[in-house]
Amino acid sequence: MLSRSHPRPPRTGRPRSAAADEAILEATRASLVDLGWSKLTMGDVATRAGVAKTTLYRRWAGKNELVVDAVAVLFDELELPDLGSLSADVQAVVLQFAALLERPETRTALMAVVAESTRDEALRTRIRDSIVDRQKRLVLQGRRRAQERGELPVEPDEGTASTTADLIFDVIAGAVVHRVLVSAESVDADWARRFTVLLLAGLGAAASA
Amino acid sequence: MLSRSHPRPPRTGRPRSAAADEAILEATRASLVDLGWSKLTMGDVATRAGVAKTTLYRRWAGKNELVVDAVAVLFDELELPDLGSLSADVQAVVLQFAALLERPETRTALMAVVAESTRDEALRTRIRDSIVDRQKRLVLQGRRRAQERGELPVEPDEGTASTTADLIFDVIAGAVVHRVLVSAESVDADWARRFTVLLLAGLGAAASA
DNA sequence: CCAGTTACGCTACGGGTCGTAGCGTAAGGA
DNA sequence: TCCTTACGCTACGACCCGTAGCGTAACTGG
Repeated sequence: MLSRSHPRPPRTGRPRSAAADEAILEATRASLVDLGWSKLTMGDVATRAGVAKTTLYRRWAGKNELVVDAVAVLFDELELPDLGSLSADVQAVVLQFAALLERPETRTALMAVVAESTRDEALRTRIRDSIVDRQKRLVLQGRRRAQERGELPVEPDEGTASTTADLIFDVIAGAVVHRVLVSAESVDADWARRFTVLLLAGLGAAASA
Repeated sequence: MLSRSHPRPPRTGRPRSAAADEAILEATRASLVDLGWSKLTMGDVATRAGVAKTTLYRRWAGKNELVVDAVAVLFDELELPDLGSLSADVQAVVLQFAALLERPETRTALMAVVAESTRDEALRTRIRDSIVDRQKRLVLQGRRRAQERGELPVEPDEGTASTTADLIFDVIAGAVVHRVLVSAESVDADWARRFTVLLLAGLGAAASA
C-alpha cells in the first residue's frame, strides 16, 4: 500500500529514517488541523516533527506533495461493507466518505490540492494515484457485488461499462463533496438514504440507455 | 446585480472610482489565467490594473475576497434555457456549467476559494451569496417549469420539497465539478445526456420516497 | 577497523510577498 | 473655500521560501 518510493534507495550510505517519514506526515496532519492549508508552512511542519527543514525538502518537492501524501493514508480507511444489498452498501460508503471529508485535515486540504493540481500535471497524477483511484475502486467493487447478487445487469460492452462506472463515481463523490464542502451541510443517514434512492433508480435507467 | 457594497458610500468626499473597480477585477481574472491561484499576488494585480497596491486593500480584505468577486460575475452568464422539456433543459445547463468550469480563471480559482472558506465563515457566506445561490436558482427555476409542464409532481410538503431541491443541486453541481476538476475529463454532449438520464430517472423515484 | 557514501541537523542567506503607515495630491460636497 | 474621502507612491518590518555550506551521524563494503 505504501509504494511511494520511486527512486529505490541505494544499497550504501546512511538509510533514510522511516520514523522521520511518519513523524513528518503526522506533523503535517496536525498542522493542517491547527492552521489550515493556507497558513501551513514547511518550517512549522519541520518544527512539529522535530526535524530540520532541509530534511523535508530532501523528500518532498513542496507543500503540495507533502500534504497529498499526509492526507492520502486517511483514504485507506474507506472500505465497502457487505450489508447484503446494494442500497445498504452505498449508503454506508457515502456516510464513511462524508465522515472522512468532515475531518478538519481533509476538509481544508482536499480542495486545496485539487485546486493546485489544475496547473500541475505531476500533482494531478499523484492525487489520482494516491487518493482518487482508491475511491474509484469502491465503485467497481460495489458494481461487481451487485452483479453477483443479481441487482445489476452485467453490461456486455466493455467501453460503456467503463464510462458508466466513471459517471457513477463522479456522481457519488461529487455529490458528497459538494454537500459537505460547498453547501457546508452535514451528511446524515437521511440524506444518504435519499441520495441512494435517487442514484439506484437512475442506475437502472442509465444501464438501459 | 451588483449589490456588493455593504458599507454604503458616504455623501461627502471623493467617490471611489468605479472604473478602478472593474479594472481590478479584470486584472484579477487575467492574472488567474496567467499565473493561477497560488502564484497570483496582490502586487501583480495592482500593477496590471494600473492602480496602487493600497487601493486594493482599501476595497478587499485580501486575495480570497478579491478572487471571489472577480469570478462571481462569470456565473451571471448561466441561465436556464427553455427547450421544451426538462431533459433538454438540464442537459443544456450542465453543458453551460461545464464550459464555465473549463475556463482557466474558474478552473484554478473555484476550488481554491472553497478550500479557504472551510476556515473562514465570512468567506463562505460571500461565496454562497455571490456564486452558489446563483446556481441554485437555476434548479428551483427548472423544477417550477417542469411542474408547469406536468413533468414533475408538485410536492405538497414545503420542507421535503426544499430538501429535495438541495439534494438535486448537490448532485448536479457536484457531479459536474467532480468530472471537470477532479477526474479532469471533459463534459461533452454524450456525458451530459447520460447524466441527465440518470438524474431524471432518479428524480421520479426520489419524489415518491 | 576503515574508507566511502548518504542522511541529518544547523545556520545563514537572497528573494519574494504580505499588510500597513505616512505623506502629498486629486476629486467631489457643504 | 473648507472639509472629507480616495488615490498614488514610498518605505518598512515581518514572514516564508528554497538552497548552499558545513560538520556530524549512520550504515556498507573492503
